[in-house]
Amino acid sequence: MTVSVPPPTSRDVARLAGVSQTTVSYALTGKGTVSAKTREHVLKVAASIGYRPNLAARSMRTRRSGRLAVVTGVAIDNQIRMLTGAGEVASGAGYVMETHNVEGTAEDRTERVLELATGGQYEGILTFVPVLPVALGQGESEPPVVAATAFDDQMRSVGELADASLAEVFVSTLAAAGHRRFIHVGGPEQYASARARRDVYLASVVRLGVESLGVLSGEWHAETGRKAVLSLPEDAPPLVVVAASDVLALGVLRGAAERGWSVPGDLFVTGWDDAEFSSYTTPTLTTVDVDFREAGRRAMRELVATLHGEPLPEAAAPLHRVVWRESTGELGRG
Amino acid sequence: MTVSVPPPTSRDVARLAGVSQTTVSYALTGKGTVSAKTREHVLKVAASIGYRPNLAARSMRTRRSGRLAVVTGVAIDNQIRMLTGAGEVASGAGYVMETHNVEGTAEDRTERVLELATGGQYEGILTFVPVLPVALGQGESEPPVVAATAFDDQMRSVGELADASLAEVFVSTLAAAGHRRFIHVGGPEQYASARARRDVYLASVVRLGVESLGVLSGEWHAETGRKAVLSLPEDAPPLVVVAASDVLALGVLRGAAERGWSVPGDLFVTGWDDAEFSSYTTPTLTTVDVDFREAGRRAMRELVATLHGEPLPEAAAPLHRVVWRESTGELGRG
DNA sequence: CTGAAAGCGCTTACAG
DNA sequence: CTGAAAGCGCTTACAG
Repeated sequence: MTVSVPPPTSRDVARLAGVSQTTVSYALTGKGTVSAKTREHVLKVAASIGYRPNLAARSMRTRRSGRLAVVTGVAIDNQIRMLTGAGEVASGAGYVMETHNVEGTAEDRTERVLELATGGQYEGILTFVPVLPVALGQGESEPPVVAATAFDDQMRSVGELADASLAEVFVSTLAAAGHRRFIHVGGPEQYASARARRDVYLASVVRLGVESLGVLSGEWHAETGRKAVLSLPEDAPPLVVVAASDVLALGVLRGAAERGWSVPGDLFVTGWDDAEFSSYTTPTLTTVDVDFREAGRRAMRELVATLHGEPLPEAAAPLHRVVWRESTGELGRG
Repeated sequence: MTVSVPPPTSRDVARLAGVSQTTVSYALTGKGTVSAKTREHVLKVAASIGYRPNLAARSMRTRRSGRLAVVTGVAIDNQIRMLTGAGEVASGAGYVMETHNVEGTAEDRTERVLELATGGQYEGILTFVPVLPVALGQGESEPPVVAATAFDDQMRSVGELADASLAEVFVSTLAAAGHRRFIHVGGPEQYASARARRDVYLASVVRLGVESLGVLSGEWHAETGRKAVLSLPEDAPPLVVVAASDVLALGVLRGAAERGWSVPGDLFVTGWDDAEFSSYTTPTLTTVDVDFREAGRRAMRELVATLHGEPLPEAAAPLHRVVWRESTGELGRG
C-alpha cells in the first residue's frame, strides 16, 4: 500500500502564496477584489500544487451546489429515455444531474429521498418512483422534492405514460377497414398500462360492435405472444391481434410463423412502444410511439421552474403517436 | 411563493432537548456514552421536529460518506447492464452508488472526474469512460479513481468487452459443416469492437481457405444490414453472413425477406449481443452473448478492493458465449 | 454520563 | 486591495 496524501486545501495555497485564505478565495471565485498581479500569482500557485476546491465545503457555506438528484428504479429502457430527457433540461439550466437508483419498499424509497433532500448536497430532487407524502415538500420544503411519478412500486408506468386511448384508434380504424374479429394479447394485470390498454380495447370492440375472442394476458415477454397464437383455434383467422407491447407483438409474429399463418393476411397485428426492432421485423410492426424522453424533459422542467420560483410549464403535445406499418396491411397507412 | 424554512440542525435538537450538541450527536450516532434516558429523550425530540443530519457536514468531519460515484456516458443499453452489475457489488459492500453521465471531450470528462474526486463527497470513483492520466490517482490519490474503461471517447466498447475471438468459432464451425462462401456485415470503422470482429472474420476465412465476398460496413443500424443484402448479386446464395451485431443481423433478415431468400437455406446468419428480440425473430438468431453485467460487477469489485486495501480480484469466466439458433441451420447446434 | 471547544474546508461581511 | 474572524452543520478528543 502506498501512503495516501490528503488533497491540498485553500489554506495550503494561501500559505504557499504568502497571502490570506480570503485572498485565495477571491482570486479563485472571481468575487471580492484582488489585484490582477495577486490573482495571477495565487492561480499559479494553486495550479502548481493541483489545488481543487472541496465542493462539499463550498456548498455547505454557500448553500448552493448546482446539483440535482433524480431518483429512479432499476434501470430499464423506458427510464433511460426519461433520464436522457431530464438530463438535457438540467444541464440546459446549468445544473449537474445525478442519478440514484433505489429499490425496496415505499418506506425504503421515502427514506432515501429524505436523505437526499436533507443531506445538504442537492438543490432539488426529482423522483420518478412513488414515495410517501412525508417526502414531498408541501411547497415550503428546502430543497424542493418534485414527484414525477412515471413508475409505480414495481417500476410500472403510470400516469400520462400509461395512457391507452390510442388503442381505440387501432380498433376503430381496422373495423372501418372491414375487420370483424379481434383479440387482445395483454401484459400482467398489475400494470396500470396493461390494464388501461386492455380496458380501452374491450370498450372499443363493444362500442364498434365487432367480435372479440377475448383477452390473453401474461408476462411482458415475447413468449406470452407466441403462446397466445399457438392456443388459437385453426379457424381463428382472419383476426386482428391488438398486443399491449411490441415485444408481445414480436412473439405473436413468431407464433404466426410457426403456424404458417401470414401477417398481414391471416393475422393483422398491432404493438405498443415503437421498439428499435419494430421497423425491421417481417412484417414491420404497427405500433404506438411513446415519448419517454419528452416526459423526462417535462418532469425536469417542473423542478427547475420550482427552483426558480416560476410558474409550472403547461404540458404541450401528446406523448403518444400511432405508427402504421406492414403488420396491419395497407389500411390506415398514409 | 411560500416561505422556505431551513431544516432543523443538531443544534436545534440540542436546544429543545436541553442538552449539548455533543450529547445529541452521541445519542444519534450511538457513539460516545449517553444514559438510556437521555438518549431516548433526544431521539424523541429529534423525531418530533423531523431532524435529519446534514450528510455533507457529517462527511466533511468524518471523511467518510459511504458514497461511490460511477462515471459513464450517454446511457445506452450496454452501459445500463454494466451499471446494474456495479450497483449490485457496491450495495453489497455497503456503499451507495451514484451515476454521473458525462459528455464532451476527454478534457471535459477528466475535469468532471477530478471534480468528483476532490469534491470531498465520494470515497471512490469508478469511470467507464476514458479520462486523461492526470485524473487517475497514481495509487496514492485519495479518493481512489479506478478506470474500468469499457467504452472509448465515443462510448464505443473497448477492452475485453470488445473481444471478438468468437467470430472465429462462427466461421470455423460453419466451414466444417460444409459452407464455402462468406461475407461480413460490419459496424463503423471507428469502433474497436467493429474492427475486432471484422479482423477476426478476415483472418478466419483466410486460415480456413473459404471464399469471402468481403466486408460491407456502415452504422450500427438495421438499415446497414438490409442494404448489404439488397446489394448482393443474384447468385450470391448459398452464403453465410457474419454480422457484427444483432441489430445488423436483423436488417439482414429483413433484406433476405425482401429478396425472397430463405434463412437458413439461401442465407445463414450470425449476429452479436444476444439482444432481447433475437430469440423471437423468424428465424431466431445465432449470436454471441456478452455479459456486460458481469463486467460491471468486476469493475466495482476492483474499486471496493482498492478501498479496502485488498488484492485485486482475478477475472474468472469469459464474458462471451456463443448461442446457436435457427439462423445458421441445424449445424453447430447441441 | 455530559459539555465546551476545536476543526473539517470553504466563503463573506466587516475593518483596515 | 487585503486580512482576521465568524460560521455553514456536524463529530470527537478532552475535561469535568
